[in-house]
Amino acid sequence: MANLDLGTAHAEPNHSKIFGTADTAVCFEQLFADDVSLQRTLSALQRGPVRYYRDNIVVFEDDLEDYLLFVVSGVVRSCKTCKNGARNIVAFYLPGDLFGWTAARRSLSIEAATDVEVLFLKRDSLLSLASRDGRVASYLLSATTNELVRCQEHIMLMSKTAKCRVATFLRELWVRLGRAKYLEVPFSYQDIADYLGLTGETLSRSITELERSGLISRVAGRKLLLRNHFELRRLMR
Amino acid sequence: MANLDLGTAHAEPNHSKIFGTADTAVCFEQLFADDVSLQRTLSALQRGPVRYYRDNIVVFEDDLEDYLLFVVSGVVRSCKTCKNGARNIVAFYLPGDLFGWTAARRSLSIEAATDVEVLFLKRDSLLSLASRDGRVASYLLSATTNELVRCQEHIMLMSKTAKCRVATFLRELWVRLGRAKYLEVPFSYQDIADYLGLTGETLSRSITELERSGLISRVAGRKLLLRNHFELRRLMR
DNA sequence: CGCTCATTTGAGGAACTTCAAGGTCAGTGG
DNA sequence: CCACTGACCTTGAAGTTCCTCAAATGAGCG
Repeated sequence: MANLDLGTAHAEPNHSKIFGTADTAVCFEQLFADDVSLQRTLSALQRGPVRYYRDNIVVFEDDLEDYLLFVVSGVVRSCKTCKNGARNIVAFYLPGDLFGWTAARRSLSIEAATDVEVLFLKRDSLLSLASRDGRVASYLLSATTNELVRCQEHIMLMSKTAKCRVATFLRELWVRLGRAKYLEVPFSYQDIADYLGLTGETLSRSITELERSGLISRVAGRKLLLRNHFELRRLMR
Repeated sequence: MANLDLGTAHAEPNHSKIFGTADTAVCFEQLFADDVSLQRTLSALQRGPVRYYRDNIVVFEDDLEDYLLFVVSGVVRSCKTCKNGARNIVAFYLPGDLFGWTAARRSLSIEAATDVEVLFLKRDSLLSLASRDGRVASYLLSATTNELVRCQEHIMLMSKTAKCRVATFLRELWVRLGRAKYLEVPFSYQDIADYLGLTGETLSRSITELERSGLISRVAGRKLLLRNHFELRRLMR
């Protein structure tokens, strides 16, 4: 547990943005809002929230031995960078996501894709709690199968064309972020490219093409409007 | 549970090969060889083994509601075929693998990549058993995280070059099959291509290249010899 | 041996990457 | 208020990798 001194935030004070807007922050205990005593138990086995600024490392390679991570606000990426500089992003974790079952075995590093707040949860404690409380158990199970499902979709996505990958990603992100009117992509386009196995240039060109065909439009910066969901969904197949 | 009448094998008698050679067949209860009463419990909640011949469908799309699958012998593939005919193989399951947590939610079909024998295990029964027996629980957990780890590696593999994908796949398969002297690929090259997101032609060319560089050689049919593990591993990065 | 189907090989084209340059935007300092 | 800066995104042109289509070869089976 080299870099896990939970008392201190590893973030450095070189950003001005305020952390986690209220409407995206998620509290772990709140998932079990109807049971105060369970909430108290859960509070006891969590550490944090710990804050990290964008691009800082939350967990380096496989240094996370005994903890699961819960995203309170912001976006976390799980990724691997090769010696040649190429980077693969395996997953993005959004507020409310619990993950980290595989961290102990894979040399994936966990990084802040935006400014984030994360909770560290003792794996063993959570497991033994789960064996006593069915709600916790089924929550853990569904969190894991959710992740597995997303992984499988990610795999299938990687053998489609660039345009299809981008359309699918944007729509999925829009859904995961709560189907707001506009899709405000919270992380860099390079992150998306690395997630989709494309170059930044190809990503940019694909977005341009989607815009030219009228499926989306750029509102401002990374703020997009998904115009034609029907055609987007058709592209995704 | 449309097509799950467990009493009958869905295989059709158009193959001559004998099912599952003794040395690859794995019994589910045997995983808990030191506890006869647990073994008896496990036997009670399983149905099968059910036999399927190569290319037959074990579970169509999301018809598997309440069961997990355990591979006794042979290789099972989890895949999706698009309307345009393109097929994605998300995973291969080998003897000893337990899977199916996501089957209820994804429209992935489960098919026999070789002649296979599979067990059907009641999901709920296994879960409630797990809540009473820690060994079962930790087995389920490790089976699931294993699958998740493989999924993540699969994702990262998909953004590498064809040659790297093939080298990695062959070596991994060799490891999963027990590091025998020869790698006898048990399923078709088209299956590998669909798993790796390549065409059959590109796969074939990659194998030819690997052979020309002396990293592997074709012994007979799909029987390969991995000659230079050091260089293979170097290619995998 | 002769069938069939899987695999291999070749040639040409499409998709994506690479390299290089230009544009945009927010923050910074005059 | 406006130029300056650096990070990020966009665009263009050339090069590579992989795919598509077509044909040949080879392996397995009756």
